[in-house]
Amino acid sequence: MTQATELADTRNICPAESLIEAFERLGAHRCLDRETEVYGQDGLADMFYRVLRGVVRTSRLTLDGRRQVGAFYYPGDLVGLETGPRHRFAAEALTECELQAVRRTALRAYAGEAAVDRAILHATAREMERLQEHVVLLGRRNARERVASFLLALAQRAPSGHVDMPMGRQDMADYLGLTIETVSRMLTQLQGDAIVEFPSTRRFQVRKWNALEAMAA
Amino acid sequence: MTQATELADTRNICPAESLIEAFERLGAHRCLDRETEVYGQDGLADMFYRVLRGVVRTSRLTLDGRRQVGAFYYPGDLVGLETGPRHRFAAEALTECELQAVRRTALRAYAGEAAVDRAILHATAREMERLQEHVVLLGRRNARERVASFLLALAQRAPSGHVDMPMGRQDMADYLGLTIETVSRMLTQLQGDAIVEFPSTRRFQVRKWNALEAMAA
DNA sequence: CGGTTAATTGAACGCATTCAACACGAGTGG
DNA sequence: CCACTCGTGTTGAATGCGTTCAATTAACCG
Repeated sequence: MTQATELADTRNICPAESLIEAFERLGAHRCLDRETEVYGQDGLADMFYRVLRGVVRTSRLTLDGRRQVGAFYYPGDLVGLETGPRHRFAAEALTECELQAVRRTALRAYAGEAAVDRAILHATAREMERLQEHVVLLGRRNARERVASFLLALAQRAPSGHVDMPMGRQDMADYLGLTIETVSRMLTQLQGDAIVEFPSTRRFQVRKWNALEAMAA
Repeated sequence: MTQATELADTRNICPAESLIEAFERLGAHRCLDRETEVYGQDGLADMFYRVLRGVVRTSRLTLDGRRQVGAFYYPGDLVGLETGPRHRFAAEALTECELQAVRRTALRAYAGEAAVDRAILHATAREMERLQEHVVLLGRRNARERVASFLLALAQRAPSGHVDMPMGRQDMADYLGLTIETVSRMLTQLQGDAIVEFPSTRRFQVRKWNALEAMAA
């Protein structure tokens, strides 16, 4: 019984072999424009999605109009694991997107059922870890630390010099439980401390990795 | 294909039939005193636990000493689903506890593997929903609303007049991402508005359900 | 180039925290 | 039965971090 990747993997929710295979065979291909809906809040959760290209954002709108962003999903990530009968968060294409969509029942019926179930369980576990980190972030870290964590996570995903940020400040703010102004202030502050550098608003580079990691703690 | 309970169930993570059966057969019985550890932070996650009696609390301690409480688990709830190879949160007995512990591999090897896997997946989904609610709570609700939500959740679990709170103010604060003083203030405030009533510090009764629900939103 | 949206900056406010003092309750021993 | 203590919870006053409101600047696109 091989234990698969025990390594600390900083990327998001990447499925195991068997799941990828199932997606390739059963997956319906979908292309989405910017800011279009993958599934709606309170929508029936009967599909899994795999991101092939672009970035997907999950978000939840409260009755009085406040918004909480749940996560950002990149190519290779699985979306829609936040299961139960209905979605608590909506999913939208942040950028132009290409997805594979698979009906859950179809995935279950797929040959090698146990392996697929286990793979989903594994991916779900990863998703839960991410959620737990998010809880700690929102519950016990200040604005500076939240923004630093966010930048670090982005930078770790693309360790090649410059990092592109597909999301705007409002999305960052709603993910981090802050306002757009506070996010902006923290960014300028981090840049002032020469920890990161922004050649443009949607692109940055880490200057002091250890300082950033220390803040993200 | 019966869909099991589609009803809005306000309780925590209750396992399906097959899982309960598996726990009954394979589960090692454990009794724990107050404030003893079920498993430690960063401990190997190779067990599932089912609460039979008492309340279990999960919590995470950051390097600089800040604490975030993840959840409180009541009899019938499953603990240790927050999987991945290692636990991100520790689990401790909040009160004197009685648990069933099952090795994950043993559970997998149990006859009717697929059913058990699916049951775990279902329980995990419930846990994820709870986490998502927690994220919204911490990210987008103020102190009053957080405390109100917490009381409401407790009250819904025991709809019989008086509600017992096994956790202290510090635990509440660390769960809600607040300080102990703020929690205390909000409680007196809610009592001042005659929404809840505290005959003693660890026991309360809801007076205005709709008002409480409106705040918890 | 204007027109529009997104992002930054500034100043004042307010909510939650911090620090400190006090109250309450349970357990112990005189 | 009261005095004492220790842990827990409440209350008060002052501070500060993040928000709010408003104005300015930068980026994007015709």
